[in-house]
Amino acid sequence: MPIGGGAKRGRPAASRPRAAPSQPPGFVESQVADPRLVEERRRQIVGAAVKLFSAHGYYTTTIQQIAREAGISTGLVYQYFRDKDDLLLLALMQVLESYEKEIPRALEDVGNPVARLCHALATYCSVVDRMPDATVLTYRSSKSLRAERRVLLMEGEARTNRLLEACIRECIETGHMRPANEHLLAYSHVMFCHAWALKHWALAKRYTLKRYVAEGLALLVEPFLTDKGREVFLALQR
Amino acid sequence: MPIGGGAKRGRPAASRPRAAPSQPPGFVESQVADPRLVEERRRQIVGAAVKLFSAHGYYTTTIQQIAREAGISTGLVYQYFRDKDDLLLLALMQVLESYEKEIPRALEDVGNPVARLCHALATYCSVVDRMPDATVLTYRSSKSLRAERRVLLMEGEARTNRLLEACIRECIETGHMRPANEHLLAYSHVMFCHAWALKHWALAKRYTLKRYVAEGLALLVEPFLTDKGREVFLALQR
Amino acid sequence: MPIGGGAKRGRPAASRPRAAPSQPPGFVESQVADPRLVEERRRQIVGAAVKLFSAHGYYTTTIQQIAREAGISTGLVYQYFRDKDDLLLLALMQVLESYEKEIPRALEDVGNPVARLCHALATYCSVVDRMPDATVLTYRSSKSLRAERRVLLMEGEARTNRLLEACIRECIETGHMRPANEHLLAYSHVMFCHAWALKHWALAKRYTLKRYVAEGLALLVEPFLTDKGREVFLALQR
Amino acid sequence: MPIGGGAKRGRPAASRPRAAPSQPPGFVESQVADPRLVEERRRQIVGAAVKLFSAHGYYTTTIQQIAREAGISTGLVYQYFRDKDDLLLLALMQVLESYEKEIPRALEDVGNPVARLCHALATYCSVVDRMPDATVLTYRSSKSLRAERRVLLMEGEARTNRLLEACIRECIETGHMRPANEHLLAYSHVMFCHAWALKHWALAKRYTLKRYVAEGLALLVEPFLTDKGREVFLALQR
DNA sequence: AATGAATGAGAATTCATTCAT
DNA sequence: CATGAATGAATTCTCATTCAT
Repeated sequence: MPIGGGAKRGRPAASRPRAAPSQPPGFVESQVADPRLVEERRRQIVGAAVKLFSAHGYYTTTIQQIAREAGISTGLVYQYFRDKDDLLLLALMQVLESYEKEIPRALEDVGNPVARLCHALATYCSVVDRMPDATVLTYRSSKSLRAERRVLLMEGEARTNRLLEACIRECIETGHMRPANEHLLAYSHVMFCHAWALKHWALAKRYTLKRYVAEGLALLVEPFLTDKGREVFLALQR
Repeated sequence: MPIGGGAKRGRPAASRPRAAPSQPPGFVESQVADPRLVEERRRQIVGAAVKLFSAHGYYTTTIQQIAREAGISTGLVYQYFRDKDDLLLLALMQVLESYEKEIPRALEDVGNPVARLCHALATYCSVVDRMPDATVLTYRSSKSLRAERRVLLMEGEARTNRLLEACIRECIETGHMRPANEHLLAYSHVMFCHAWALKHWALAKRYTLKRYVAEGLALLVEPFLTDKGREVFLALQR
Repeated sequence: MPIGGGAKRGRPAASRPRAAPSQPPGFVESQVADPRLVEERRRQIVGAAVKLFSAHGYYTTTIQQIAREAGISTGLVYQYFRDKDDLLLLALMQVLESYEKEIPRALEDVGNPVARLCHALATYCSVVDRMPDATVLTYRSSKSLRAERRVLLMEGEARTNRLLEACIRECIETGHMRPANEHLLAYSHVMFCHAWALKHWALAKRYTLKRYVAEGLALLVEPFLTDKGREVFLALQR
Repeated sequence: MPIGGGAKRGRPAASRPRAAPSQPPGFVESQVADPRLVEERRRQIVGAAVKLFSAHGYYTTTIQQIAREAGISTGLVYQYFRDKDDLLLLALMQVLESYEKEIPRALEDVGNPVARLCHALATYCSVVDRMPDATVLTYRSSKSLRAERRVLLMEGEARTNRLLEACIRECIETGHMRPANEHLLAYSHVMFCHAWALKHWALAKRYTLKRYVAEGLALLVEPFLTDKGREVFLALQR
């Protein structure tokens, strides 16, 4: 059965040889030489893509729309991306990257392990809150990618997970938390943060972001704290 | 901006009058009279749709493929569903329904509140385990529906949530659990179950389904139990 | 350098698996079941394609034009042919077939070897005369085909060549002609016939078809005849 | 029927005024003043074009590819050629010219008419052998030219034909050959030489170039020789 | 009720041509 | 003179939907 994992349309370059096989799968090449310009244009286009993909989904967004949103011509998109699939990859990677960047930044000046964990979750949730549709997009569209590239996203996600896991482990090792399955707890935390986007329709009716985070910490962090940890935790509430 | 959430293709039928506006949004009408036949055919078609949508996604699955999978002709699909959107609605509703049906059934003979909660989660996870792609589908594709109909799905999901919420409340009211935000805890539980499908690529590497559930209960149920509750909980582990 | 032997356009079916690899390369499948209809429609479409390809060339003829010429919709073309390449293959094959059919038919009632040869050439030329553009098309477009399929055309052409070669051999074996390189002589004859189309702009200014054939026979047949052969040849001139 | 023999793409330049109508059709003007540079650049570009057109055909070769092959920028092509059509014209003319130049050069020191004819054919074949794809190109692509310019090519070809015709006439006039239709015989000779490229796939399997020429002369020259002519002919064989 | 051939509005992608630098 | 980024019209191919049988 000829069911294409991602049927495409448009002019099909006879036997498009794709990027030289030596290129890593996340490498997206460009026709344009000037690196400064490439950087700039890509930001422009991916920005438009994230916005539109988030709002309308991958398949219902057309390249024409993306080009218009980015303020350029249709053809130009293809000078910077091989195809729509490339664009999706970069768009999703950008979303993951914003997680990966913002959380460490928020933890820079925070020393206490419990405080670090709580800040990490709060930051994660607020990033999600700032781009809820983009977060949902990572769930909606990653299957539209070629398997090989989906792996890239999973790795990106795994990196963020390890960030949280490290916070948890630190809490345990410093006696702020009792031992627990760090890996799975971290996953629960991630799901909690993503849920703010995934179930926004239900959650936003009952909680503000602030309240959501507070209640979440009470359920997913506080029960695991030792007395020592709880002390810090309570101090943070103020 | 003329960005249609669901652009229509094909011969757009001069002036398709759509269902009389008095019909409820979840009502999917059929051209066929015999209710027995309607029932039978719909099951056939929705079954094929769930299978293919799950495997390939909504947009990459064609009506032709669904008809072939269901063993009928293309045209016949349109005797039982107004359009592809209808089909997606019913497909997603069927997935939600299987949650709604299986969980109560699994709880029928279970009396103790803690046991009921644990059984509910185990059952939910095993349903998800049986149709992981379908579960992911509800996340991927619900946005492809007309907003009006998305509400139906949310309601279905909410009903399942309330099922879990009721278990939790019962635990608290009977002194098996200490007070906690029942609503949000239920959401965490739901996300935990869905995560088995959503993050299957990562979780299945480290846990069997059985182990996943056990570890999950240790994180998301056990910390909230009173001594009384914990007693039941430990008895269940055997 | 990613130079596609035949760049194509249009929606590129993710990873179009092409015909099951067990199919012979000349096999062009159809989405439609009814063989009578397939036969009929293909004739219709290939007819239009031959006409337009002949007049305007392969690349400058659009599928839309072909569909319009055939009196059907664009989409329908794709129910009967996988892609434009398929269409070109069938179009070229049809041209070759008309050679292969007409010549033997013209020779049915002709017994004498010299007469057979002369008739064969005259017939070949008159087929070329009836569809000069189509003949040119086989020279213009065969390189646009995938190599694998080009072979099919070559075989078709080779069959026609062998037809002429057989006539020549018969002439020699029966003593109507002196020994000569039959293979190359046959090629010269074929080129002579094709030249009527390939160089029509120059030849038609000086010769009628009839005269062209007569003069050609005088150059490419007559010199090789024995006295016995020449006797027949002269009789034919009347 | 709005079927353009050569539909134009790209930004059609509000009102391209085209060359002043007084220019001869073969005149291809340039934006650049310095004639030395024009000469040089054109050679560069046409060389690349002949190479790529020959290898991939006119329509599948892009200006970008030609520019890259020529080692210049895309835009520069348009300083020396009005459009892609111009380039094709010049490319084809260059091929014809190499016939026109090489044959007379090969005959420079040859006095005997029969020897001249034989040398002419051998040279023609070896030119074809050196650029078989380019020879095929003249058959494939001349129709892609505007009719008005196609004439230029025909004239070029006719000049080469007259070269051969002159050799034949000389043979006849000097009693080396018996009278025959010189014009058509010359055409047969030309077709014979071109066939080495046009039917290379079939001929090269059975003949080397040398052998091909020898066998050809036996079929297309020798039969017309008088005893006097044959004497020279046999002497040439050694 | 059922069939499946037919329709045709898009959507992705390409590439000749231009023009600011 | 030269560059190469930018443009956007044109083309192929897909697939939801219809309707004659």
